[in-house]
Amino acid sequence: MSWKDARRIMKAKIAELIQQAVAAYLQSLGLAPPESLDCTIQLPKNPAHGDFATQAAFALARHLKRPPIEIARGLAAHWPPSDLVASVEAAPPGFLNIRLRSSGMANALRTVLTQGAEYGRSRMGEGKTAQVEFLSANPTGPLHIGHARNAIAGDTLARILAAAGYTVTREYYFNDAGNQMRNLGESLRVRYLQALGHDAQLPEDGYFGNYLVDIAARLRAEHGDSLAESADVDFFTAYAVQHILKLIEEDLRALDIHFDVWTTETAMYREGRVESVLRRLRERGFVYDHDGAVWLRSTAFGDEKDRVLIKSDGSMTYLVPDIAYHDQKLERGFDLIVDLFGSDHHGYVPRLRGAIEALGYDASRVRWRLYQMVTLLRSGVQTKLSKRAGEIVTIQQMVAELGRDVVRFFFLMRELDSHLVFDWDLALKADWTENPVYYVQYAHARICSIFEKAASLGFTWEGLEASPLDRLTLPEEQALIKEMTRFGDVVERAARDLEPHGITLYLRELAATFHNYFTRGTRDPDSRVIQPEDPGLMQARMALIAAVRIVLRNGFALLGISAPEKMERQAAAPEC
RNA sequence: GCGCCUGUAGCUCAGUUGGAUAGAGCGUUUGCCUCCGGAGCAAGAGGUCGCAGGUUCGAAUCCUGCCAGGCGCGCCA
Repeated sequence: MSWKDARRIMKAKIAELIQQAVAAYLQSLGLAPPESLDCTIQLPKNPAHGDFATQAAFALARHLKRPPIEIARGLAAHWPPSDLVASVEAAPPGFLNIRLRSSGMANALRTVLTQGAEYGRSRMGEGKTAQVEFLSANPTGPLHIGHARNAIAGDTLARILAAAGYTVTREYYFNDAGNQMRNLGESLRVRYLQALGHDAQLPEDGYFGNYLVDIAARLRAEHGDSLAESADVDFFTAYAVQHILKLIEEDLRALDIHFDVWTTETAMYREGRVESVLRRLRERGFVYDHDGAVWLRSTAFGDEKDRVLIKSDGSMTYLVPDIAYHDQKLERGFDLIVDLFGSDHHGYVPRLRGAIEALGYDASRVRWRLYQMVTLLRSGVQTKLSKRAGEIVTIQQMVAELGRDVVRFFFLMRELDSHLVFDWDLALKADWTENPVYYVQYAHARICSIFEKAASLGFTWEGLEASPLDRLTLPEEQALIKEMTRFGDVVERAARDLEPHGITLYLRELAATFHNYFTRGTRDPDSRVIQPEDPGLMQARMALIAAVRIVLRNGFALLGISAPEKMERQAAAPEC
């Protein structure tokens, strides 16, 4: 039985008990129960309010025209006996606080240990396929900080969807033709000529990055000066693309990101898909000619204006191959298709959705996830990371200076809908002082350290059978178990909302709950895990921290960060 | 002007889909190392939840109108 089933069954049982209490209470007043009753069950954040709470009394207050607190007391008085619930009490202004018997806690802990790496997985996407298209940066240069949020959030969403049961495909779509690419090829040609000692100038809007100098040197090494007279820009473009893709793959490796499928714009032409969607859109009556151009009637689907598909000079707008690509994705049959865009592309969504609906697809299969823009805060100066302006910080530099875990975690700490300020100084400073990443990883290392210490004394955890879980009676222990039961909800919510940041927040809270427990042990020897005089208690506590370690690891895996067994104490970075 | 997103502690942000006394981190003040790792823990200070109305037992959360910031609004990609 998965955690989800366990919780659903528990909630259902409690809802049933509430209904019974309502019926008994109303009967005592000589009234019939209402046709429908909102007896929503919530998990109170304040432990003094029990394990579950319901506001059914408020809902009833409306029908009965009595004060909610009076009704809550009546419900508590008519609560049916149950082996699940230990106590029920009414609390002003009308809540009903429900406390479970402790056996429920032990069961929750047992579930974590039994399921191990599977704990927290959901069956939400069971039997379904999902495709996540992210990053999709055109290969005009190595990745930099402006790409990081997309790359990291996209990869993490893919991990989360996989944990939710989907079979996931990660896909990168890029443009390998068109003006930008011609410009790139021209820039490489100039760099190549310069490498040969010719006097050549980069075009004003060319690509000035040094990586083209390196690629030009390689080109010269392979071909000598045989291309000096070549006007074949396509050759230079293809050569540049091929080598820049290698750079991008290196960048992605640094972040532990891989793609399953790489798709190009030219493939959309080559495979006849561009023609195909144009023909079908026209057949379905959503295409018309005007001012010498060919238009898509996207206003029919809520777009603010119609969009040009074929310009009056006969060339395609970028929209057409994109429609063709989405047609291809939909045709491949994914149940869920995720497009991750920066919010600067949000105006693009309605026209693409319109085109998809015009082709006759159910557009709800595609979910456009937009993330807000990133600002870099460095040495007290804020810099916007727009495409053109701003200082260029490459992914390689970031990972080299801050480490993969810090970079990934920092980009995942914020809700996608909110602007993200990347505080470089804090991230750097975090090498030796407090930092959310280290804080969370430290909890894991501490657990490993306890097991190591125990082993040095000759003790190991002997499994669930040897662990009397009912010995876990400290409030800190109960709090840890309760925190762990939330994990599945957190994962499922992240998957449902396509929103990774809840995982980082959750792990921080779990780590805080653990550090709190640990610190109790430093003050009070009886609260420590290692109890040579009381092997049963020690086994139970080892079971507890083994479970915490499992949940931490599962969470780290979702975020793509490591689970260190030791924290290397790092010397303060040299202050120049 | 129109559209999307955001406005919560000095700063960066959470807030479990409308619930109980609005929470963390950084910074700040003060305690705690004979210890399973002090990269930690506990406590204090710091709030008109942008403003004004509305909806109801109950609003940071939902509705309306303003104000402020970001991003879009091309036969560019």
